[in-house]
Amino acid sequence: MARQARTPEAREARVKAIMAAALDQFSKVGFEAARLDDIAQAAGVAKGTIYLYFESKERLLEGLVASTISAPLEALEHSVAASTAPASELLRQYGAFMAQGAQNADRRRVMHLVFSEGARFPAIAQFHHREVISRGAALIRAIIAKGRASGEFVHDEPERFPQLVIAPALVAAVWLHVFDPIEKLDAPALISAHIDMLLRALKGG
Amino acid sequence: MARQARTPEAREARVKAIMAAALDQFSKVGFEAARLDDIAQAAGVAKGTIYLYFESKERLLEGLVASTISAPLEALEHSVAASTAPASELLRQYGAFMAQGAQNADRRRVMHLVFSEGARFPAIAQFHHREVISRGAALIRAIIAKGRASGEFVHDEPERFPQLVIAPALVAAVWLHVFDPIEKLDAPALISAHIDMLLRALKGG
DNA sequence: CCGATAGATGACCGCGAAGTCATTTTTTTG
DNA sequence: CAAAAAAATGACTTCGCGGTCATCTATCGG
Repeated sequence: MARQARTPEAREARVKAIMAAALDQFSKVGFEAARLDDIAQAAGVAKGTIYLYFESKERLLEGLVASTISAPLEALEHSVAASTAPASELLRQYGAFMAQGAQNADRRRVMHLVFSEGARFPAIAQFHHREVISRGAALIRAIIAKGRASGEFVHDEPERFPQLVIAPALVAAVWLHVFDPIEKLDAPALISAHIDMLLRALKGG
Repeated sequence: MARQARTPEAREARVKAIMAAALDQFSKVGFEAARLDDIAQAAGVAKGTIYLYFESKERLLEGLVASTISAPLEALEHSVAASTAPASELLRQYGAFMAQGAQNADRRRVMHLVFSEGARFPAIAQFHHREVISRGAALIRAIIAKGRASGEFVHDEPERFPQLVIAPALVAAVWLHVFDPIEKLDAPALISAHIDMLLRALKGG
């Protein structure tokens, strides 16, 4: 078998290949049922090689979730902090962000993994909560607060429950994994309709 | 060990005990990681006994999900069909139904099981879709259509996407399983706030 | 060009769990 | 009450997978 040069880039590429193959398998059959042999084969390495980079199957799962750094979320945070646009526009941007997430199979798969296995692996639940959920919630609260300060919004439910804003994105992630063969779902249209209702509800008397 | 009399009731009680223990384990550690020995012990039977009632671990999962007949949903269907109350009142009833579901650990656990394992076990995804999701969706569509016919509601997003109504209930089920140790969630308050927003959004100009 | 070192490999080991079945216990029946 | 039938048991078998490590290969320093 042809071997790679041992540059740092090759090392990184190998780690990425392993994590990509692992996400594939974990997502397809679940963490427990996934076999390291299959992951190794899909990544184009021997099983032993995985253990040069990850000390156990569980750490592979954790590393995989932790490597999903939410660059798009960070971009949105900066955009919102810098923007002078009305809050309703910022909320639409947030909707677009969620719609993009719903279209991205890898992001959906990581979300679904966290929801499926998070109770058993506190490390991934905590990481996801800290890096994704709490940041998303803070962003939502900031947008709603801004809209209320400017008089654009007259209600505040999502400030108390930011989950009300992201709920349809979670539904989309679950639905596309579990029920899509039975009934298709147009996730961006779902999220768009949700944002429309949200804006009316926040403005409405 | 004391043995049970072999009446039909005892047989049924035994099946129920097995399924209850199985739900407990499946929900706690996941289907793959759950051990039949533990389920048997928790149910107070020997492992072999499980195979007198279920032909495999997988069939036990399927039987368990299928046995969760949604009596409350049926009651709500009848209530809505018979009621002359305004649509907004029916939607509040639907919210109360979801809040009850969110408070019931067994219903939450079955939902979470379906969302976690449904992709791997089409039988449970199909059953849940047919018996719970499609019926819930039909109910939502009927309520919205009634409200629009009477002029109470002037918007129709949930008729196209009934998921917009149930999304927070799904969020609550997932949250209570995965993130509750990290951040508590008052599920009934979440759902109540959601229904408030929903009604404003449906009525609002 | 040749050790030496770090990286990669995959055959192998041990364990643990799904599923089986000979045996034991309980119930039924004549 | 005895014998036959049915139900329940749990020790045992089988097998698949996580994890290990002796061996092999590629790179590099001198």
